[in-house]
Amino acid sequence: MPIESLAHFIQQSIPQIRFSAAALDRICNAFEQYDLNEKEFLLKEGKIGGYYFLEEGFLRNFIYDSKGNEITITFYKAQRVIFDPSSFFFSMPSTENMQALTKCVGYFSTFEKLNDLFHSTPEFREFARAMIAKEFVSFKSETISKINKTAEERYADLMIRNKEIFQVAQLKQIASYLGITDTSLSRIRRDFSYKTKN
Amino acid sequence: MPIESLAHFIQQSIPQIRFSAAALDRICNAFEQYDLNEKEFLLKEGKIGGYYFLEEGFLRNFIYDSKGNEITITFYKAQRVIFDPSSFFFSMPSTENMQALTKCVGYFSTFEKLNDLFHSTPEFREFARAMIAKEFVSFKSETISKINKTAEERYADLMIRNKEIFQVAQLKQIASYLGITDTSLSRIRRDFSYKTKN
DNA sequence: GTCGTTTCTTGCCATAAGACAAGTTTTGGT
DNA sequence: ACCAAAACTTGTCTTATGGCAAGAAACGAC
Repeated sequence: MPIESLAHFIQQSIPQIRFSAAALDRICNAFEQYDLNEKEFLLKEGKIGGYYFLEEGFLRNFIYDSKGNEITITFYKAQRVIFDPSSFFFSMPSTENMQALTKCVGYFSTFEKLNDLFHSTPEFREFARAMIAKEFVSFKSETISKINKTAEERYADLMIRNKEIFQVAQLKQIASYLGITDTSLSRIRRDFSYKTKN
Repeated sequence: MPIESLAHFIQQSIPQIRFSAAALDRICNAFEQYDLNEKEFLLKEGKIGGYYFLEEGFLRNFIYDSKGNEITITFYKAQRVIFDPSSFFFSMPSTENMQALTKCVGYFSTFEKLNDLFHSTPEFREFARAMIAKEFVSFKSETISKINKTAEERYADLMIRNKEIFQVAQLKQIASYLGITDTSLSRIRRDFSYKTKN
């Protein structure tokens, strides 16, 4: 039997295409379940990354800068795929860390298995292409949307886009995502709540 | 006959796979030539973007920020593919402008044609996937490499990575790429040449 | 070759955000 | 429930970069 939530996610990502039950089955069978407790890693720097579907929970993707500080690159929430393209597609040791912010459950697969599907199953090709394109587009637009904005504007944007993150991530993790120090974020948050109050 | 430089570029991008002459031929036949004079546009905001191979020349990709300033997102030099993923893959009006910095020549194709190849030609699938993954990876690593760097460091990085750009792009175009004003870039360049001299 | 326009440089002052350090609050382990 | 460690807040001072404006240099059309 296919993994219901994964099958549903895949089908609903490209509604223009009707997946045959057989194709969905083949795709889901390439995946296995994983679960993580808070602070556990889905992927650690130096390892070869897989392809992950996050069914439930929150994760963050971070790297270390030249001074050894953790820099959050992206926050992930449920119902999406997660992969480090450089590591997954080119089998290179990842430079990224994917760490659970909360308990997480989902499904994962490997390049080998998915590459077979990519060549054998037209529906999966469409799905896979849609996913990488979507990831690329959203990373790009997130990056672009931060340009020429003050820290306060970037903070406000994140509040709108992903309020839940403030419940599950630490100040420092969010600050590094916004490109500021935790000190500055603390001040911004204070000034912001003054404004919002009255 | 296949377009030599394009065929060569495609083959050499994924040396692990030997392209059959027939496959290369089919791929190249999906492309047509374009050429641009300085300042002409390969793609304008609002249009649906294609898939472009840049054989010779320099281009830049820019958007307008909320105040109407041009912000350079990427500089392109010869021997690479160019596409706006959101527009090309999802047939959406592009939000980006691709403008020639010098005379340019290359080849272009459409989603329709390449999508057919994507499903019919395993070698092209590999190529197409490699290209989008590579673009994604390089955009991501460029973005990440700018984090926690001073404007001067970002300038120095660009000098190393793409010195030719300083010959073909304007100060303001480079400044917006570096995330600073043309005024600041002018000063950085001055201070930098002092340092380098002695 | 000249003139007007665009691009680049420089000076002066303003400001957003960082660095560092001292406090306060929250959290988690026993 | 208590204590230590971690997370967060706040104050003071510094600094990188921006804004604006004036001048210099380069470019392009005639």
